[in-house]
Amino acid sequence: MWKEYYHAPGMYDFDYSLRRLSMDPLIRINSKERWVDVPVRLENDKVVVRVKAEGTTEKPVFSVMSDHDENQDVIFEHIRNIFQWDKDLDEVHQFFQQSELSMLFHQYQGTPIVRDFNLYDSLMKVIIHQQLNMKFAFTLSTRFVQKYGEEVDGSWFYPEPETVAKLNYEDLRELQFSQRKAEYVIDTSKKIVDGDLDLQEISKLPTEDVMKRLGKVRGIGPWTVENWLLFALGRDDLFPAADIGIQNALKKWWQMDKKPSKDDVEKKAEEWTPYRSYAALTLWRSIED
DNA sequence: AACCAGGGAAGAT
DNA sequence: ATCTTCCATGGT
Repeated sequence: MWKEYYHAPGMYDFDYSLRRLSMDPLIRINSKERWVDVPVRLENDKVVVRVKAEGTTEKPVFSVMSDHDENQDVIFEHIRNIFQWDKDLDEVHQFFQQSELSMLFHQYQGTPIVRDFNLYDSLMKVIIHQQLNMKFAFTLSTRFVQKYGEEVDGSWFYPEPETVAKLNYEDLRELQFSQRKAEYVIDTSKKIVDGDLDLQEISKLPTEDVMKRLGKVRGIGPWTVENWLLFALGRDDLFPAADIGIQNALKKWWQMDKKPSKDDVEKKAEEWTPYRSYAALTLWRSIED
């Protein structure tokens, strides 16, 4: 058993992150005690790591705890990466002070990008969530993981690509996947297993190249790549302009009676470069109440 | 009951 | 290249 503490350089609203993570029933969280259990894959092991808030948004301190004594440094690095504790969110806040979103950023200070726990898991989740309302989307991803994934110490690990690649479309249709969605999930997993799609390698490419490369895969369009770039890789400058949630948020703040077009949204978002991801997150957050 | 949902492929211009 | 239609399924 070990425990390690870490201080973030700027504001960091961990409690908000927990609220956001709690939308996913697969993630084990205790908002009152302010911790989340993160499933971590090691070479030959699956371990669960508890990440807990010990400070405040203004003076953020976190603890990372695990009873798995090997690879402590690797695990800690991984967690620090997922939560992006090194990112100075005060700089982001500063940037948006001269923008149209200054009020929102004042209201929602220290909103971090918390990355999904694994590149492949994230891609599967984003594909499954395409075009579905959030409630049913999480119902589907939960069924998928609880049927084909693995539970370790009360936390769920997504299935391995090898497991999914072997499934028949009917296996997922039983879980109420549409035929298309079943094809996208299984066929993409097959490509990964066959070595035709290397997410680790793609994750190192510049954003535009990731768009081109991943966008070629059947079932993966612009929205899916953008979300993967934002949530799996945690990149700073993504703005899913076609996303319904973003459009609804802007409709509200601009007091329009119709949702703004993708083009209008994209144009406005240029002002928020190079931190468009934080604009997107804060806009989502602003309509999550 | 109709319309929507944190889309995307396939077909038609 | 860009626009339109169809795909599916639960939620409100």
